[in-house]
Amino acid sequence: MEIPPVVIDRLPLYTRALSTLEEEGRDVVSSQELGTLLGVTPAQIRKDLSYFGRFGKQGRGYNVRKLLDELHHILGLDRQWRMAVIGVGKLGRAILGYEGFGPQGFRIVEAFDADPKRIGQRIENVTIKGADDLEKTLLKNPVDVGIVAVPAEIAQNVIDTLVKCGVRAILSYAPIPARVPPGVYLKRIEPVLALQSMAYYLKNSPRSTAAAARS
Amino acid sequence: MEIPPVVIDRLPLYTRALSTLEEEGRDVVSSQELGTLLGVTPAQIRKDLSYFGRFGKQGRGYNVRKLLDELHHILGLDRQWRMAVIGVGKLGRAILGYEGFGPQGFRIVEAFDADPKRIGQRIENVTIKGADDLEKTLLKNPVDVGIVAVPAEIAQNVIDTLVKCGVRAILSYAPIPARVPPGVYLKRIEPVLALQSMAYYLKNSPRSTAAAARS
DNA sequence: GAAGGTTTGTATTTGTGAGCACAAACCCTT
DNA sequence: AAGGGTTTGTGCTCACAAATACAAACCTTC
Repeated sequence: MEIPPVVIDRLPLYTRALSTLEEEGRDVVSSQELGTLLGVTPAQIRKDLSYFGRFGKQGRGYNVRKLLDELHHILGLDRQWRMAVIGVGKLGRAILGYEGFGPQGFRIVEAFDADPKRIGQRIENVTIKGADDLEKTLLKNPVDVGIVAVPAEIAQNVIDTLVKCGVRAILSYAPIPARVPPGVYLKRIEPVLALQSMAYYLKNSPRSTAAAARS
Repeated sequence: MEIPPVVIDRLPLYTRALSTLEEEGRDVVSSQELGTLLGVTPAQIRKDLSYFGRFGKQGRGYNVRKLLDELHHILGLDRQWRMAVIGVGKLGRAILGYEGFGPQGFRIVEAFDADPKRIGQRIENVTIKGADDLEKTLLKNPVDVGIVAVPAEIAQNVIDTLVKCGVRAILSYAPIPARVPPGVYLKRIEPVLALQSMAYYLKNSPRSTAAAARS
């Protein structure tokens, strides 16, 4: 059975809400409540989950702990993922310093930059290596995810190199519509595009129109 | 006529590709070529554009300069947008230092933080003000966009305040499913969710399956 | 242990966006 | 001036995801 990508994209949302509920000590939650929490219809949640099995109990709801474990297993969040950052400018450094990755099992273990002045520097327990060492290093010590934080002009080049080194998941902060071969997964972080599409609504809604932008 | 949000989300992609083409000195481009450049079908592009008018010439294509101007006008990119950053930690500073906003007409004119040690500091030509001054400042000098870079726990609070101050577009970097009233537009930047959904594919594709993740 | 009140899982309907295909329009060459 | 070769704009079809609705299952209370 083939699972729609939109469904996969929603699962992490569910895990996050469930984590919060667990910290609050909640044992059970209904699709109704989870839906209100996330701004999603209860049916949507039930249908998404039903792709993977039957995790709830009628008349009761879902066991928070159990469903969280199931989702972690389904998404592959029950292990550590190794990541490399390419480009250690302002953005790259912010990524290296971000505390949100580690607790979710995503660890940055390598960092690369082309600027000789940066090579050898140690930031957040990672030593910056030269761009020349990228291939050699990744072929010897593979990573699961590449984080691209280089200027647009060289981003496609870097991505191609990563793919050549067997990296199958790429998170790109570069403002280009990069292409990757089938079997390689690419997600883009594009704040400028987000702003530009919101500008449309700012411009065209007369200060109080009932219409919600997708988030 | 109501235009689908997905269409609005694609328009900025088109403008970016057109900008590149213009810099290269290109006069005319076909939907075919634009599509190959962006990884979108030509029909998609033509249909999207047709929501707003008829900008092309049969047998020839689109005039790059003219289409770019039209899209800029449609999206509201032919003016300056004022933005405020809330939260000036590592992430907030990276946002303040990002050079990608300015050239697109998005200017950061205010920055706020709750930490007394940061208040008064001047970063990238913006003086950091205290969280207490947020409401007063924004009510006197409104901004168009609020950029939320505060910890998850207080993010909803900050967003509510922004809304109260009349901010109608919010770019949130906080990892929470924030809710906003109708007429307010919210986009979230969520690198962790992106990683988590890619983890699913990493785990479930046997190193070379022909399937592409949405980007 | 029966009854009432929930909530799940899913079959079915509904709505919407993407792809297809073609007529109309345009350019260029001869 | 005519014809061949492109490319646009759009009606139509198809596919798919979201919402609806309901039977089956479960808990709790009396």
